[in-house]
Amino acid sequence: MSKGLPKRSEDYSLWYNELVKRADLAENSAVRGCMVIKPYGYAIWEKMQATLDEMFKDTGHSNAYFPLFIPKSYLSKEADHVEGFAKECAVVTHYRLKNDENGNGVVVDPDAKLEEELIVRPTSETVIWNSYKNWIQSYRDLPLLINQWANVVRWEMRTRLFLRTAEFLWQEGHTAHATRQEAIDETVQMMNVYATFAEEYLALPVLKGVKTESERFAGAEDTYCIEALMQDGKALQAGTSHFLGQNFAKAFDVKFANKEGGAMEYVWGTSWGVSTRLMGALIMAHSDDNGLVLPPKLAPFQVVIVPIFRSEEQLAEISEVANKIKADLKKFGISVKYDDRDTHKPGWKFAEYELKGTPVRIAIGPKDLENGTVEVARRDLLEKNVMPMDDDFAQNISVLLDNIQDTIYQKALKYREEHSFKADSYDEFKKIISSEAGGFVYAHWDGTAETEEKIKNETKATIRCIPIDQVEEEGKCVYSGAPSKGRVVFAKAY
RNA sequence: CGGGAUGUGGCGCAGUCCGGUAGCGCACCUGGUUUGGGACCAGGGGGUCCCAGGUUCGAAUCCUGGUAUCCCGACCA
Repeated sequence: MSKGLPKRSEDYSLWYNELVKRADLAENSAVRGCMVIKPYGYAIWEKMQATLDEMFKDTGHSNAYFPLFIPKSYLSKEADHVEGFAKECAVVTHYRLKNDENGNGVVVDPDAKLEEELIVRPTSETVIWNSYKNWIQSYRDLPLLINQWANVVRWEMRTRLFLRTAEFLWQEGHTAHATRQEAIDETVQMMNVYATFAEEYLALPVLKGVKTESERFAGAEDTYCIEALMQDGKALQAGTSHFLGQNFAKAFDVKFANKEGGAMEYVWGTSWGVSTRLMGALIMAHSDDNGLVLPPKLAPFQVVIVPIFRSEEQLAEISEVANKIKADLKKFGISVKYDDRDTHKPGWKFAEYELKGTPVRIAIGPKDLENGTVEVARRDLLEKNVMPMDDDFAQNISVLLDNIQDTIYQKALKYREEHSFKADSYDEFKKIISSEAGGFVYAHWDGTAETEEKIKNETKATIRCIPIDQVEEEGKCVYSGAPSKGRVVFAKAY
């Protein structure tokens, strides 16, 4: 039992905030809205990065890096884009400080005012398309498939660790294509990459869909997304992939000579991203009142070995066994931490690794040495078993880790299924949305922004997406009664 | 940016109404006993009580003005 971790059922937000801090993932920084990602939290992010990066490379993308600062004028080149981001941009106006004449430390030097102010990127479409203008001349230069790992800044009014911070880490893919269809295919492909990553690594089932006009990325023609359900019944947008049409090509005059006689055409663009928000998704989807529950594929270490000993001699004997186990597991690609510190007691360590979500804990004590066994505990189900230390041991642990990964996923899937509902009247709709349990509500919608807006104002629920696998079905909008050809997904969202 | 709350050793808090030598728990350090689910005993170190003014013989406490953080709304990945 972790000492005083708040209960999810009592205060979900408090539980989340405390868990992030106590599990040593991140903490608030001196700067409002920003966070310090601590080594344990960053290790998880690094695993996400490594996996995603490989998936991007496998689909033909290359990494590059574009600058943090964007000339203010760039942002205004695409009308919707500036509209969407203007209100949350940090702006650099000066480039020098000087000593205050009254001895109050340093002050901004008014003589060092920038000719053109720079904004700290909230996203990089504009700088990148400004470069693409020079990189693309002919159909031979296409497709251009670039990704960058970067930080961005959005001056948010209200922030929460990982879920919404003023500065966050992410990757942003930016591609350019010769045809509309190719760009759409790319957009869909990357949504699918995200969905695969979420399901296979985060152990998090997601809905794939398209955003409505009002939820769409500023400057996109279509925004595809993956939406996940958290344990408090609220939806979390876990990744987005945008079909940009020719909007940025036109704004930055990016044209190519086509294959058919060299006529100049505007290129078609996409952009797509996932951020450190995925950390929030990971935490909120699986963890319990005892602490973090990490899927083995993303845990900084998958197995921890805790020795139980009284004397130095005993520790030496146990260490011999522990190190052999560690080596054996390593051969199966399993990452292991052997915690032989004598500064903390076993019970303390058990609680600690439970809080930090280590998938498997192996305890070895004197009794085990006698019996040729070890105690194996799995974090997800909080079950303990005594296992024989035989030739199959490493193999068995490997199977166990796979089983944990799958069990966590199935549990999340079951939760989502139990919290997915159909509503055919507005009363029914409101009842589900306002319930404690929350969840996804599939309902007919007349397709208008007005209705969407009214539902949002009245219930706080928004359309998370129009599912990609939406079934055709005649129906009536739950709000207006106007005809509809399929259900969309509503939920309260982060 | 509106409404509310809170700033006191590293962390969590009491003390503030009613001004009078700054306290508790955790963590930390030392010694000893302990070690199969967050050990115990003894001793010890650590604070410009958010900042700046003011009232007072005397301010963590009262007054004025800042500022920061958190929660609730509007906005957002």
